[in-house]
This record gives sequence, structure tokens and C-alpha cells, in this order.
Amino acid sequence: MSQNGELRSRILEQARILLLKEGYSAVSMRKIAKAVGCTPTSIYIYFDNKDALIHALIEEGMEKLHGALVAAVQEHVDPRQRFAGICLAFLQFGIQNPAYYEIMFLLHPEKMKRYPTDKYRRARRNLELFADTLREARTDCSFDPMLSATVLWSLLHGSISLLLAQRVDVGIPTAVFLDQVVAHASAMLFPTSS
Amino acid sequence: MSQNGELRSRILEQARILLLKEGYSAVSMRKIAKAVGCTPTSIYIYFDNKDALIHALIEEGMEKLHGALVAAVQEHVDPRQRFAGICLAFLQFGIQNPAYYEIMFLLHPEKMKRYPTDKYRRARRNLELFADTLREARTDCSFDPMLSATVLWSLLHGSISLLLAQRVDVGIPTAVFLDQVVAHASAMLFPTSS
Amino acid sequence: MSQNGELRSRILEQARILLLKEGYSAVSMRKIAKAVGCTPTSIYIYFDNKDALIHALIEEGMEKLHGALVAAVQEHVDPRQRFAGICLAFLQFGIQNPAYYEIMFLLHPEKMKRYPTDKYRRARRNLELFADTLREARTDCSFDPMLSATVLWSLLHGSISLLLAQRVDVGIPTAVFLDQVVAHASAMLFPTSS
Amino acid sequence: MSQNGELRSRILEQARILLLKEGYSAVSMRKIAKAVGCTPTSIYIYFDNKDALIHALIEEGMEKLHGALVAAVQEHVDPRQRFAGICLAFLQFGIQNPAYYEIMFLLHPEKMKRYPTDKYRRARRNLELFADTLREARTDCSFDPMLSATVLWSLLHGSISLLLAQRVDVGIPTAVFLDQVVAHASAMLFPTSS
DNA sequence: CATGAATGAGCTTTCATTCAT
DNA sequence: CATGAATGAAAGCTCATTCAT
Repeated sequence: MSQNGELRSRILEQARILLLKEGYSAVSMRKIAKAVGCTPTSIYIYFDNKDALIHALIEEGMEKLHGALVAAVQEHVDPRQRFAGICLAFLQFGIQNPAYYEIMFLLHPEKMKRYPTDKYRRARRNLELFADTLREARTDCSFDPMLSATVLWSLLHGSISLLLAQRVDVGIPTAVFLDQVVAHASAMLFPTSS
Repeated sequence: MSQNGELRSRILEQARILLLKEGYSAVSMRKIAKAVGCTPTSIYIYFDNKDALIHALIEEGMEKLHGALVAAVQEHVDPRQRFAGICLAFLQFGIQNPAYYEIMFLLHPEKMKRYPTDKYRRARRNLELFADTLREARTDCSFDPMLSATVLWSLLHGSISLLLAQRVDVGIPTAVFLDQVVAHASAMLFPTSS
Repeated sequence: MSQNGELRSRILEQARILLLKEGYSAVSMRKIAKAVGCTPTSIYIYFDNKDALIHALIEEGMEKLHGALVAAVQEHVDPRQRFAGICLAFLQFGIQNPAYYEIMFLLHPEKMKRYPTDKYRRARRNLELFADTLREARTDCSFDPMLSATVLWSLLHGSISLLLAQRVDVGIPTAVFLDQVVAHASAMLFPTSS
Repeated sequence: MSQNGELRSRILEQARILLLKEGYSAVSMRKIAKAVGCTPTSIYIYFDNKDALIHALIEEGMEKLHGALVAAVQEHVDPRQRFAGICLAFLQFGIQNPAYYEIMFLLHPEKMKRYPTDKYRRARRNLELFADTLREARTDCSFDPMLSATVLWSLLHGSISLLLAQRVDVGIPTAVFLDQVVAHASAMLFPTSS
């Protein structure tokens, strides 16, 4: 099984590298093949088409992100610290894996028409992680965890997007910005911070 | 005189429509020309190249957005209501003008290398509007308005992005989600909501 | 007459400059128009088409070359010196006016289909100047002046061509090469140099 | 195995024919493809780009010319006859292979920017053949063989250029002209022909 | 398992030229 | 005298994909 996939994983690897170096729109079957050292045709042995290849990459990324989030959750016992930890983990994943982040969250649906939408369920898993963390940290029941988690996700996603698109003022150091995002996230979700 | 710009604006219009329907990467000079009913060459009478056309579209969008924000500011006198108003105006602009929003905020810099970066100053103008609104609404000086405005922008931007990418759970009505975003934004920036 | 031609001569001037700077294949009506500051259409008022414009330029060049050759002839009385002078004049014209030289002698006929061949008669005038110079310098009648002039022209033309195409070894200084060409030309046409 | 190169050589062949019929500037990938009977894309399987195709053609021509010159050298033992032979061989190559000659010696550097200059060394090889022939034929040391070879090359090149450009008077038969060129070349390089 | 050969559609851009005004 | 608007043709090149071997 893993034997078969030697070339397969090399293809994924080079695709990831290309994605990182030149951006999604520059990733072509031809370039991947050249980087790997095989012919474009060979790629079609392992992937039905370009989208399938990208999907595989997305899945890889989802796995990696989920791992990072779970690790962050397990690292802290204090609910509030756990919350801050998971936020930071998400942010850092985005900053440190811009290639993954791009195809996972920034690619537009029209480009990926054939993407099996049910696979997004895995993305849901991450959202539920956020919701769970919120549930633990907030004792009051006067909020909808999934809804708040979605808003939180929006904030984190927006922050990463702006950073990756180099839209955040250069006068603001990235580290400072990330800290502020987490601080604001806390303020947003735990209002009675008296 | 107004004749001159007739085709020009029709080009921009069709470009916007195409952008909306098929996404940026599907927008080509040929397709625009076909949609407008002229030859690709004719487009080059009004725009130096494809990027220049996109830039014109961006500028249009920036103008429109700025108008919407300014209108929202002028509509309310109460600082808090003004804050909610400007947030909602931004969100609604994104939802109602997805084509503009995409090229204005979602396009990756790599695709727009030739974009004159100084034109982004106009985008800054909007950020300052947010900062001003914040300054008025918060009497305490214990915060950096531009920094907080950027975080706020992240939240709004992230919300729109997820909505446009159809990443928000379909179980959550858009109107409800938008309200919640504004509510959370308020909570985030006016912590002493006792 | 010369009043009418104010724009006309500006067009020719810019065409010449463009030709010199970027080579024949980069000369387009559009670029000329932009350089002059008028529309491409305006050029068609003075020139039927692109070829006609080039023809006018060729004619200018022919005139200039002829002037240079006549001047060289008049400068010397000694037939041999006159011969060397006219050779050098031709060589220097080519080196110093590469743009003219290109369209006059290096442009291929297939590119200039509509060129009225009878205008090449003016080129013949120059050839006869060479023949005359030869006739004076050689007292014997055992040679065909026009034939020898053509061979001489071949040598001079070949030298300029190789120089302009940067095909002459960079180790050979241009001045040295030109001197040698003239020396060899003398040896070729005045064999009994005892 | 020989199958592989079948289309490749057909491409080169048609490119050469096109070049001959319509001149360099009329040679396009599309036209070649149409002449060959394949799609423009297929050409890119065998050649990286248009320049690479032309380079291959140049290389073919260089090989062919070198073969012709070497054959001429080997045909004669008498140094003077050998000299005349190599001159004639060069002239005839040019007349009989105008397409090759054009891309090898008449193409302007500006059009072939990406040409690997080191490949011109092969052209140098031919120049050295001329120099060697001169060294053998002239016992005196009072001349620079490479310099004289370059001047000789200029004469031969100029002759071919004018012939190919149809600039030589139609009253002069080509055969006569070629004979005269060789005769003048002899006179030019072996002055003491008493 | 992998390749070489080939395709058709598409891309942005430039060209010389024309025509009504 | 000069322009603005528009065109049709063509350029070099890249793309994802298929198919026989």
C-alpha cells in the first residue's frame, strides 16, 4: 500500500512545494511532473485529474491542521488557556503553511467544482473542536457554541487571509498582530472579563 | 463625449459579471470581448492590458465601498450605533458585491504583480474610517485604534470570505450570522458592556 | 510643400530613431505614432502604408550615402587615394548609420514586396561611382569596371554586414578591421602594386 | 527509435521550406504546424520554443556547410587550387541553401537573443579552415591569417548576400559573378601574381 | 507501472489597416 | 488635417487531458 505510493507521495510533495513557491495558479501538471522527474501522464495513474490531486493535498492539510489543533487542546487544562492555545495554533498553522492554507480555505469553489463537498465534513470536525473549547470555557448557556465558533473562525480566518495577502500594515509586527487577535478573540467570547 | 466611454463601461460591466459567474481565473480578454460583443483588440483601446482593466474594476469597487461606509457613518450619531452601522455596511457590501469584493480583497498579490501598490492607500482610507469610529465610541485610551481596527477588519473580512466561499454552515441563515458577527464585534471592542 | 510635411518629417525622424534603437522588426506604426505624438491613423495621411514609409526612409538613406560618396570622391585628386577614400566612406556610412544601412541593404525583398524596384536605380548610381573611380585608377583595359565594382561592393557590404551582425571576432578592433578591408580592396583591384 | 524523430525532422524540413519561401519573419509555429500537418502544440514536444527550433536549423546548416568546406579542402592538394575550391564551396553553399544561409549568417542578433553564443564557436571552425588554407598557400609571414580570413569571409559573405537579395545586376550571370569573386579573392590575398 | 506522442482549447498581446466623423 | 473607434488576423505559448504501447 505504502509501497505503491512512493511516486504518489513524491508527486504530492512537489505539488506542495510548487504551490508554496509560485502559488496555486502556477501549479500545473506539467510543472509537477518536471519537478518530480516523471511525465505528466504518470500523474494520472495516481490521480484522476488535477482536482483530485489538489483534493489529496487538501486532505493532507486538513489532517495536519487537525493534529495541530488537537495538540493545542491537549497541552492546556485551563479552559481559557486552552482557548488561547487553539486560537494561536490555528493562526500559526496558517502563517507557517500558506500553501496548505491557500488550497484549504482560500481556493474558490468555482475552481474546484468537482470537489466532493462531503469531504468538508472534516473541516467541520475542526469547527467542533472550537465549539467544544468554548463550551468548556463558558459556563453560561446564553450562547450558541457553533455559531460563536463560526464567528471565531471568521476572525482567525480573516486575520490569516489579510496577513497572507500582505494587507496588514507593515508597521504592525506579525507577532504583535497575532497576540492582539487572540486577545480580541478572548474579549469577544468571554465578555465578563472583570 | 459620453459616447466615448460607452464601450469602456460595458467592458467593465461584463468583466464584473464574468468575474462573479466564473471567478477571477476564468476571466479572459476573449470572454469579456465575446460577452460585450466586440473583439478582444477593442478592449486594448480602453485598457493597456488585463491588469489595468482589473485595476479599474478595483478602483470602482473601492469608490463604491467607501461611499457605502461614509453613508453608514453619516446615518448614525450615536457612536455605538455608528459602529454597528459601519460594520454592517461593510458586511453587506461584501455580500452584495461579491465580484468587487473578490478582486478588491481576495485576489492574491502574485496574480497582480503590476498593481500600483500606492493605490492601496485608498483601502487605508477605509481602515481609518473604522479607527475613527472606534475612537469616538471608546472613551478610554487604553487601546491602539489602528490595531483594533485591523483586527475588526479581519473579523469582517473573514466573515465575508467564509460566506462567499460557502463555508458557513448552511444551517445558519446569513442574516443571523451577520447579526452575530456585529454583536461579537461589539463585544470584542467594547468589553465593559455591563 | 515643405510646410505640409512638418508632421511627415517628424514621423520619418521618429521612425529612424525607433529603427536605430530597436531594429526593423520592432518598428510599428503604433510605436511611431506614439513617439511622434499623433495617432497611427495620421501616418496614413502622409504614407500609403508601412512599406511606403520605409521606402521614404530608404530614399533618405540613399541620398545621404550618395552625398557621402560624392564628398569622398571630391576630396581626393589622386585616383588611388580617391579609391581608398570612397571605400572608407562607404564603410563608415554603414557603421555610423546602421538603421539606414539595415533597411537599405539588409532588408529582404520578401518583406518589401511592394517596393518599386525601379527605385533601386538610385543604388545603381552609387555603383557607377565605384566603377568610375576604378576606371580612373586603373589604366589597363583588361577588366570590366562594373563587374569589379560589384565585387568591390560585395566586399564592403560583407564587411559592414558582419560588423553590424557582431560576427567579427571581438579581438579585432573595428578600426583595424576597416583599414584591412580597404588595404585588401586595393590589393584586389590593383594587383601590380610593385 | 527512428520513429521518434520522424515528426521532428519533418518539422525542421517544413520550417526550412517556409523560411526559404517566405523569409524568416513569416515563419511561425502555426504555419510550420499547418505545413507539417500537426498542431502547433506538437512542435513544443520537440523544441522548447521557436528559437530552439531555429537553433536546431542553424546547427544543421553549420554541419552541412562544414562538410562542404572540408570536402573542398580534401579535394585539392595544390594550395592555390585548394583556396579557390574552398571559396567556391562556400559561395555555392550559400546560393544553393539560401534558407540555411539566411538563418546562419543574415539573422540579426536582436531577433535571436536567446541564442547560446557559445554555439557560434562552430562558425569559428569554418573561419579557421579559411585561415589554414591561407597559411598553406602563402609562404610569406607578412600577414595575419585570421584577419585576412575574416576579410575574405566578408567578401564571400557580401557576394552571397547581394546575390540572395537580388541586388546584383541581372545583366551579370551568376556563374560569371562567382568566378570573378574567386578571381578577385585570389588577387586580394596573393598579390605577387606576376 | 510508466511513457511518448499528440491534441484542442485557450491564453494575452501586437500588428497594419480602415472608416466615419 | 486629424482623430477615435474598431477590426480581423496572427503571433508565441501553456494548459489539462487522452491513448496506444
